[in-house]
Amino acid sequence: MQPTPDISPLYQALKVLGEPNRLQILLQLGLECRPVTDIINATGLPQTNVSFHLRILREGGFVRAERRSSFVYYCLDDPELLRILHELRAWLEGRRLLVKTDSSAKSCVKA
Amino acid sequence: MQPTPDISPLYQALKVLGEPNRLQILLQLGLECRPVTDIINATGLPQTNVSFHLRILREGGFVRAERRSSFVYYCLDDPELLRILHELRAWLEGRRLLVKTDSSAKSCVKA
DNA sequence: TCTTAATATGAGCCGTTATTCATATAAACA
DNA sequence: TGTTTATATGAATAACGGCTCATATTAAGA
Repeated sequence: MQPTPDISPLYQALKVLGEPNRLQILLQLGLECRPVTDIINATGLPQTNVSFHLRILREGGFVRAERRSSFVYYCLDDPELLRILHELRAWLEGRRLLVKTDSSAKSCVKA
Repeated sequence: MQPTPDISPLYQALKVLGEPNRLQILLQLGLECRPVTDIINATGLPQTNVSFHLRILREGGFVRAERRSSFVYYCLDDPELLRILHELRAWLEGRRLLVKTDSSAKSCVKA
C-alpha cells in the first residue's frame, strides 16, 4: 500500500468543494470579480446563505474579497483551480459515456 | 456570471472524495489491487467501516471489486483519477507556501 | 444624524452522513 | 456438514454540516 503523506489539506479542499451551492457559486463566478448581490441574484439563494458559503470559500483560500465602497466583490483567487475542476469534470463526463456502452465494467466482479 | 451546465456529477464526485477515510483508502490503494483485509490493516479502520466506504467508492465508480476465491480485491478503476488528485494536491501545496510568505493576500480586503 | 442598502455573524434547528453493533452471506477447509 | 475466515448489510446512534432567523456592521445618501 502507498504511504499517505498528510492527506488533510487535500481532504479539506475536497470537502469545501463537495457542496452544491459552493460549487455553483465558484463556477458561476468564473474569472470575474462580482459583488455579493450579483451572486445572490445568479444563484437564487438567500443572502444569508450566500454569505455563509462565501465565508467558507474565502477561508479555504478559493476566493478573495475586495470591498469597493459599499459593495464587496468576490473573485477567484487563482484561475488554476477552474482548470483542475474542468479537468475532473471532463474525466467524469468521459467515463460516464464509457459506463453506458461498455458492459465489461459489470463483469468485473467475478464468482 | 458564467452559465453553469449541470454541476451535479462534479459535485457528487467531490462529495465522495471529500471524506478523510475514503480519500485515505483511495490514495493508499494507489495503482495496485488489494484485498479488503489489506485496506483494513493499512488504515486501522474497523472492518465494517471500511466496507461502508468501499461501497460508496465503488458506487461512485472510483474503484472496482474483483472476487478472487475467498478474497475481494479492490482496485482503482482509472489511474487518471490519481493524476488529477495529485494535481490538486500540488496546487494546494504550492499556494500554501505562497500564503505563508506573501502578505499581499491579506491586504486584498480594503477599507 | 436618521435611514436605507449591502454584507456578515451567532445561535439553534434539522437533515444528512459516518460510525458501530449485530448479523448475514460466501468461500475454504477440516 | 460444521467451522473458520473474509466481506457485506441493516438498523440504531452519534456527529457533523447546512440552513435560517434575528441581529450586527459598514457605508452611502438624504
